[in-house]
Amino acid sequence: MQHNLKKINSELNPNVSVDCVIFGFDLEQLTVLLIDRGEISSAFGPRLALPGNLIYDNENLDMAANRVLAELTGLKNIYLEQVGAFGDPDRIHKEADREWLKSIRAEPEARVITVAYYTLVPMSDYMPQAASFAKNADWVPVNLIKELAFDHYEILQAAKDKLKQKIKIQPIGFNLLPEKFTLSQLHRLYESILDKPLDKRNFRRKIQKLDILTSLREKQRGVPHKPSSLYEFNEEKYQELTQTGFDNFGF
Amino acid sequence: MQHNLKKINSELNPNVSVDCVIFGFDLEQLTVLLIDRGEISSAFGPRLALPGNLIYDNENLDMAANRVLAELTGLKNIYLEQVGAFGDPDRIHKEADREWLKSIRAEPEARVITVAYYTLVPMSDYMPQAASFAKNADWVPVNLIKELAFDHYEILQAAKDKLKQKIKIQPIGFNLLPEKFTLSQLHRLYESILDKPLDKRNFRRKIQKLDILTSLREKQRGVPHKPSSLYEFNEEKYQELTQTGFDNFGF
DNA sequence: TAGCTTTGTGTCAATTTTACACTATCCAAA
DNA sequence: TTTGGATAGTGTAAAATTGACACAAAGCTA
Repeated sequence: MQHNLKKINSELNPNVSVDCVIFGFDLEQLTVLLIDRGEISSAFGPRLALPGNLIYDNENLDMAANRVLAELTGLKNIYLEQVGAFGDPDRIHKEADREWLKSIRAEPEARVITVAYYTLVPMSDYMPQAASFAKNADWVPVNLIKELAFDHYEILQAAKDKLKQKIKIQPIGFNLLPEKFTLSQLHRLYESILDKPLDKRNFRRKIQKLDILTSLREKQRGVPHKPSSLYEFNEEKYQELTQTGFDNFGF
Repeated sequence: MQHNLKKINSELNPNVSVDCVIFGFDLEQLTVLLIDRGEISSAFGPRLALPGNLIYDNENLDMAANRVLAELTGLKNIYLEQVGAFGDPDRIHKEADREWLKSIRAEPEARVITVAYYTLVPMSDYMPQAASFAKNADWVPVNLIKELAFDHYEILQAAKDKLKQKIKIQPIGFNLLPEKFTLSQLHRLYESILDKPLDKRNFRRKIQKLDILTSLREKQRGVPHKPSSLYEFNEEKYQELTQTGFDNFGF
């Protein structure tokens, strides 16, 4: 779906924001793209926050989430799913958060409810260090995150849970991998999302039976061990499957 | 969880509302509690709408949903789950909806995003005809609903889908039944939520294996056929189960 | 008491899940 | 060039789960 990201003749709504949980996968573990709010907030609390912003009055929620994602990463047409709405009146009770809001919002004290989305992006498609317009963003392994600004930690947990549920029903994990990948990488991806070990042989059998992988006549190169075969995700077969319907993808 | 439903010293937020999809089960089919908006809107469009309202600035979203539910039905401490946020800028494009808003809102043209919840209530616990303060509410079988106010039809579909997913993972269906119920009633409930026939014997086997039903030494009376045994839901066993974790409840 | 209606029950075949261990291949270091 | 370290890749058997299927029992009514 193509979205119009222009923001003509419209105002920011002071009461509603979107926040994006942008998941990546560094081929070892699940990561999230976070904003470093810098020194302003560091004296009082966590520097890291989910990217997000107030919505414009003329854009719908999906558009707003896409906009936030595009403004930060330049990426468009990415898998995007709503996590839900969050809006405790006291979500800005932390001192650091208040200070920060003063520096970026016209009405820093307004009651804001935020609609959270999660997205899955191939991490290789966006390396913040390389993108000059976003020096202050970075990928952080999910497991290392202990606290975040506002209620963002809670939102992150909710997003993880949603992802965990979803991946049992649909093979969306491919959105996190590069075009060509190995079964082991896919395996590690599932393990890190489901947060539990999966038997190698059983995993491979199950994935193969779905018949949505195209085996490339190509292998890894330069790895200090037996090289793995590379695969591609087969979108067509996947579309077929979703039409005939399938629940049967649990781990 | 006990919620404080008082709304002292706080104002309505003109931009955020909650809507409740209140599901019931009349022992035959799934129903929803809808508001009849009456003649004002009937000339231009659908009279029926989901119950909902703007939120107060000092209440969180769950509290607001509980408040709406309690104001309409008097019921508290009911199973409640968020469906998501909905907020197309043009969700009030229908003439009937605009007219109606003028009659009930201070700022009828404001951009509103709404957070939808669904709840499961034992239908016997709330019979609108009997509740004088809500003459204009009524249970409507879900299958008969073809259109609703605003984007409420879309919300209803989303709520149904969530419920369908959820019931495959957790035995929340019991929230829709009276305290004592028969396996056939439970069976019909599952069929109407999942919207497909389920084999009687397989269904019973599966439910029994969960071991969350207490068989009462009591039978139906006055039915013109073999009377059915009555069962109770066993909350303790259920709590045990949720702790040890169980996904294995698919149909 | 005959007939209608719904309850309640068991088995077998097919499929799916789980647990489990060794060889093959590449690189690097000696 | 050989050896050691690392990961890839593969099969099977037992257990559990699913799906398909039919008939007798119990109560009410006419």
